Amino acid sequence: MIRLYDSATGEVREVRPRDPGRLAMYVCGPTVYDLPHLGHGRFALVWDVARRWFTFRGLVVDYVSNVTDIDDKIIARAAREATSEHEVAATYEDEWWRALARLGVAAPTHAPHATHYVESMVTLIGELVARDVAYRTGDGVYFDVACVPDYGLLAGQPLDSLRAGARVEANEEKRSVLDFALWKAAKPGEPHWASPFGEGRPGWHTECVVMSLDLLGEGFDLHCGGLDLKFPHHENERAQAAALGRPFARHWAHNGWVMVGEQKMSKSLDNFTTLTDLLARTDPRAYRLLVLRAHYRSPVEVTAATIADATRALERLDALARRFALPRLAGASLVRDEVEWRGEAAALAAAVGTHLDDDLNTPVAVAALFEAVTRTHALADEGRADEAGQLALAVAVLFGAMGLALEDRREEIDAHSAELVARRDAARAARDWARADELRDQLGAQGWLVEDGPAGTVVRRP
RNA sequence: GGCGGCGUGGCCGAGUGGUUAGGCAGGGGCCUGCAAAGCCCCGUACUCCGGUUCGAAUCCGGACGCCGCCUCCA
Repeated sequence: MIRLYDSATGEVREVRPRDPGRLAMYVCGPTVYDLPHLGHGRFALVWDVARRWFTFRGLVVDYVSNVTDIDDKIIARAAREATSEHEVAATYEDEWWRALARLGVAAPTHAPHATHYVESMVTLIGELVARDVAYRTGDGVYFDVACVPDYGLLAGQPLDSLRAGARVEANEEKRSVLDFALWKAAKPGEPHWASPFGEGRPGWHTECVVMSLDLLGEGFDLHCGGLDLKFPHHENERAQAAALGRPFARHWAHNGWVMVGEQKMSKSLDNFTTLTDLLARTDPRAYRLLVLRAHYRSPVEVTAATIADATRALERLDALARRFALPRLAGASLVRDEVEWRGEAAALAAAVGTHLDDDLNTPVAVAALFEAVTRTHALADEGRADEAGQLALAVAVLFGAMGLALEDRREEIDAHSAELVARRDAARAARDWARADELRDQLGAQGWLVEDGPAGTVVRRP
């Protein structure tokens, strides 16, 4: 039984799939107007981990994550760079998938685009107008939040309270400052689509309603996103579905923020700003491990120091893969790894499962796995090779269930380096330590880290 | 103003009414020709002030500090 915190009820609740054996989840994706930043990376990783765990538990997951490819920011950027909105969106969407691929985030089952759903959005907005829960103004169509009795559910505040804190807005035609745009009338030169409400484009909050209901159906299981989407974005999605009487997401989940210490993220010094920057200089798995070591609802500190910390922790895991020649798991595939769980491996799997089932408690699961790493080496040191090998494999499979691949990073070496290795082995056999050390230095100069194992000199990239 | 969250050992980061989180860094030891990797041991932390309790870092109250949302930010 998998339990997950539900932002709508404020408690950890069992996730009960609508259709037995299947899980329909929707994750709000990015607006593609700039390079993805660390926060985008976190939500992608968190929900990828959730998806993989559900899959590992035997559910078939329908994972939908959208791309918002028409938006004010895209229009602004296109204008600024004297290019087209389509060009801007295509460029940054490309960057988005590239970054996700590097992070090892599995491709969504469906990745709908807002611009492909405009017609459906127009239909939905028309229904809202027909039901008199939306109204036209000089610049578009707005949703009347007062028509939804429990508006504010996700925000945890009643409508009046939300309204009281809202800032004054220029638009005099809105009935409430909380009313939001369903349709925006096109200004000269902007992209536009035809509609009964005039030429224009959809507001942001409608696309997810249409796409989730279309691809996952009414009463889908799980709707996820960053904490900042809880209100107003998700509240407004809910409101539209509620106003139409259509069952919407049955469970809401939100991930916490990426923090960068006291300093704002900036390109100066060692602060990272974009995912692209981070991935250019670190092993993508280090970011996944960093994200896994914090609970998904907690803020996580991302600095050069915490990335370096995670990178070194990762080296410990890779060392396990080297010693036990573990297969590389957790690739793009979401196939469940069938292993025969026995003894300590079974106990480990049970412990990890218990923690992940409990609101996706990855930090405790990771802690258990690190303890198992120590235990594995100790078993091997005692000569209990079979048990050690099994436990090592269990560690790899369970990290794989969270999308983290352990890598035996010994690589093919060039003939020259191989020659140096051979000469070093010969020197060591002859107990010519000075010569052996000299050859180690030479290998080091070639970028190899030298380790002496039972089988002789072994080199790897540091 | 309203709502919500947080303050843990050098750093990151879990957890919990009383028994070791974990990682990284650091110290000591073992192994090794020397290293590397690995194993063993070590820190005895929980913003402050009250209260409840046999016992609180964990519950309650207050203070201080920090942060988020109430603006189409993941």
